[in-house]
Amino acid sequence: MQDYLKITKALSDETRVRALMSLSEGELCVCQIIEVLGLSPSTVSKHMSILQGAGLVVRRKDGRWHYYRLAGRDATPEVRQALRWTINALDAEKTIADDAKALCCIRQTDREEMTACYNAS
Amino acid sequence: MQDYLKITKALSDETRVRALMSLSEGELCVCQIIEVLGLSPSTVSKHMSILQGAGLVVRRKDGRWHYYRLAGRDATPEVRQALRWTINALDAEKTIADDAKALCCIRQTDREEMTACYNAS
DNA sequence: CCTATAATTCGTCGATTGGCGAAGTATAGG
DNA sequence: CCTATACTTCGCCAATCGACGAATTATAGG
Repeated sequence: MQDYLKITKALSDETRVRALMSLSEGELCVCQIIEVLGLSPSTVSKHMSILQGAGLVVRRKDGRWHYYRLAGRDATPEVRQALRWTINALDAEKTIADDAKALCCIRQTDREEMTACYNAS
Repeated sequence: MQDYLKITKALSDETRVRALMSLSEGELCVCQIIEVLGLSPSTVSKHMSILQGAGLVVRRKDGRWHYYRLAGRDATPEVRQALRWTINALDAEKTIADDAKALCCIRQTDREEMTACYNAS
């Protein structure tokens, strides 16, 4: 029951659901999620740790960056079913689509920044 | 998004989930749910109206009694999927099993009371 | 009608939640 | 080392939530 409630509580906040869905096209580091959501780092961090506590996302550390991605094969059947349901229910949602669009820019910007050093001719 | 959040919020409280699952073997009137949960009528009524607002249950009035049952064919795909997931995740849960057991007694008692008039020889 | 019963609605109260900024931790890079 | 960056943790505040009892509505039955 507690595992189940952790999942439903995690999914019962719009901000958290947006954060979760923003991972549907691949992992993101916290600063990217901060940018999509437009919230303070501490708030986003809290949300992500709740999602992780529910087993919905997985964290990977790489240097200073913490990457989150949707839980996959490693997740419990309940989590997998919850993710399928959520993605299914929100696929056509405008808020989610807007976030996905914003994420394209964010990823692109980061790529440019990352490669900026090579462009200084 | 709002429809989705209504569902997850409805499912994010243990009492509400117990009430929902107690309907899995058929409809119940509010007074029976009150008895299973051991809460005040006003509290139970509120919970049921939240479950109904999310589309997870359906209400049927019959005289003084209000019966609730799980939403079935009439429900949206999202609701159906949520119900499948929930039942699936909580089927083996002890709390739920205990409630089901208590419900047997409650239904039985009601049946005996209803037929008591015939037994007064 | 009048009373009893079944539910709901309303008002209240303590507990939880979501937000923030400040402070703390960890790591990359000069 | 020392600073800057990326996150997290902590403490605070307003808003929401779950519980209750009291008052209200609706219906069955004398």
